[in-house]
Amino acid sequence: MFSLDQLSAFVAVAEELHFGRAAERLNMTQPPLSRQVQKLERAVGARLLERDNRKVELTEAGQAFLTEARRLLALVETAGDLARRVDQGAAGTLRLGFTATSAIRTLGPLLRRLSEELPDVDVILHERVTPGQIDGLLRGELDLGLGRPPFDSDVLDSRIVSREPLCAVVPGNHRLAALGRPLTSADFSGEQVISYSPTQARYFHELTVRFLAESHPRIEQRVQQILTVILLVAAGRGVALVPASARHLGVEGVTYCDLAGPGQAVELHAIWRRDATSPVLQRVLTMLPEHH
Amino acid sequence: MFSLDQLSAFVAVAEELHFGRAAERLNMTQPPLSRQVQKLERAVGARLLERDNRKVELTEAGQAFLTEARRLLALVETAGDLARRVDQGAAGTLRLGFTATSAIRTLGPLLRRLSEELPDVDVILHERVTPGQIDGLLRGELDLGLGRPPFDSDVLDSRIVSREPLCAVVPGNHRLAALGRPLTSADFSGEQVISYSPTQARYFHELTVRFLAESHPRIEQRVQQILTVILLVAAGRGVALVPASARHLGVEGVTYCDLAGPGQAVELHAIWRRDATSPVLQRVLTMLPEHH
DNA sequence: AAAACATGATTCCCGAAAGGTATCACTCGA
DNA sequence: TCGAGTGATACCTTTCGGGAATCATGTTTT
Repeated sequence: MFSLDQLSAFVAVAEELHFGRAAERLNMTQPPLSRQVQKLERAVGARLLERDNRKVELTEAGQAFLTEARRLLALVETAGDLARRVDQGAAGTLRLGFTATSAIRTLGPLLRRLSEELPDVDVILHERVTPGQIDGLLRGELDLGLGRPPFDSDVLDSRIVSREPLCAVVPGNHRLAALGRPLTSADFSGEQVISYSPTQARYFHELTVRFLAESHPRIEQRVQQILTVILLVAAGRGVALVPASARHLGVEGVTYCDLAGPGQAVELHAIWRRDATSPVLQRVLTMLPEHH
Repeated sequence: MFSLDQLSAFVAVAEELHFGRAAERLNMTQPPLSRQVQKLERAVGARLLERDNRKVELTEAGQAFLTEARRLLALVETAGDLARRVDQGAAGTLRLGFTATSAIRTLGPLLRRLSEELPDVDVILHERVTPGQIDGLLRGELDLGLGRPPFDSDVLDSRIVSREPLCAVVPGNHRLAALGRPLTSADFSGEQVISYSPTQARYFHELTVRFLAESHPRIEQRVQQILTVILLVAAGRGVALVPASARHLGVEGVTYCDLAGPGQAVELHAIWRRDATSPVLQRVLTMLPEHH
């Protein structure tokens, strides 16, 4: 089999049609260049250059081989580049889990930054509730999740990506909508409150329960998705607590009210396996917005 | 820059996921193999294999690089093959000149054989009268011609490809058509004879003149192409001499008559430059039908 | 016609690089 | 704790590639 140096030698001679000049271009002297070309011809099994003491020209086989040689050398360049880019996380695949809520304000900008800064990274999106993301991460189906606590911090590492206040959402014609001031826990006494699944949306479930702990609302509905909650509110089935970014969902017929007291922060975490090695993941982690 | 040997080494290890077995497959021992892989990684600038004392596995960069490496090695194989095939004339381009007449019986079978036996040879066809072919051969525009004598045998080499009798073509209602016997030169006395251009179809011109030397026909029309001649005959403009294969042209309203006496042979020659080096040409020449 | 020149091939030498043997360092299972 | 298995390292030998000088041959110049 021939070597890449022999290919470069041949290409140089084929382009210069002169051994001396080709040798100069290759920063070597003419004799070893002649030998390399001879070796290449022996390896290929065909005469590639017709040469006498006066001129050098390509044979037909040489013409055909020159094309292939150029392609090969080009591929050599790009092969290394590709591997380096993958190594540095600038190319590859990121399987990203996200909750419907995280998509409202966080996912869009993140995807935009990714496609700008790492255009060769393919992002595969999986919409899942947080437990589903954790499951996916542990099974190796996901590289990164955007979800809510809690999660096992022995195996999973995480970082807060966004933090926003909790707010109340009430029907547009509801008495709470008319108060015009931040709502307290007591305001919810006797209200029909729509809350969250303790298993599939545990985080919002606990936030809701904690905020309303001192009042005595009636909690009947327990759903998983923020959007479902708001649609139920719009349908007059009760009131609910949602993250502030839900205002941007654009559901008609509901009013959003601030909550009084120390801000109940809703945190969104980026979550990944502590032992993950994916270069793309490492690279993306450096791009995540920092909150505290 | 890395070497092809290093690529092969990497591919072997990546496939075996075991240095020892990979080394065995490459007919070498494990230590130099380890070194080659290390060198490759340094050359590429990325870790390609994650290895400890217990297992070997591909990194993401290694996965990407493996694909490129395989493609590269495949190209190495095909590049050599291609050059060899071109060298042996099994691939490449043949610029083939031919006369309209040669197309009747010779060109078709030749092209069929070429596409069967040398499917990677592209044949570019140029229909030209013989002097045009000779010109093309000398200018380097053609590799091979199918034409008639004479031509300069110092520069051009040739071989007879087909030999066929001359015959007469007469209008279907002509008195000569009714004779029912081979025609002699004398039969043409007083006939209007259509002949050929002394420059552009010199061969047929001379054949006609020679055959009719002893009679006294009237020769007025002088054309280049056999088909034109026959169409003129069909139109009643006279009689003419054509090669026997012209019967297969399927022109209506004419009758073909054998000629008496020693067969006037019409020869078709393959013609090429004596100094031609094209491997395709050399290969095609070995495939040409042999006549004498 | 002879001499000078140009060009690729050949020869010989040296140093760099590759392969082999022996051994080390480390992990895992008995 | 020890032995088996695995990749890395050290050291030696061999091979291979590059450089200087020279050759062979054909072209140009004088």
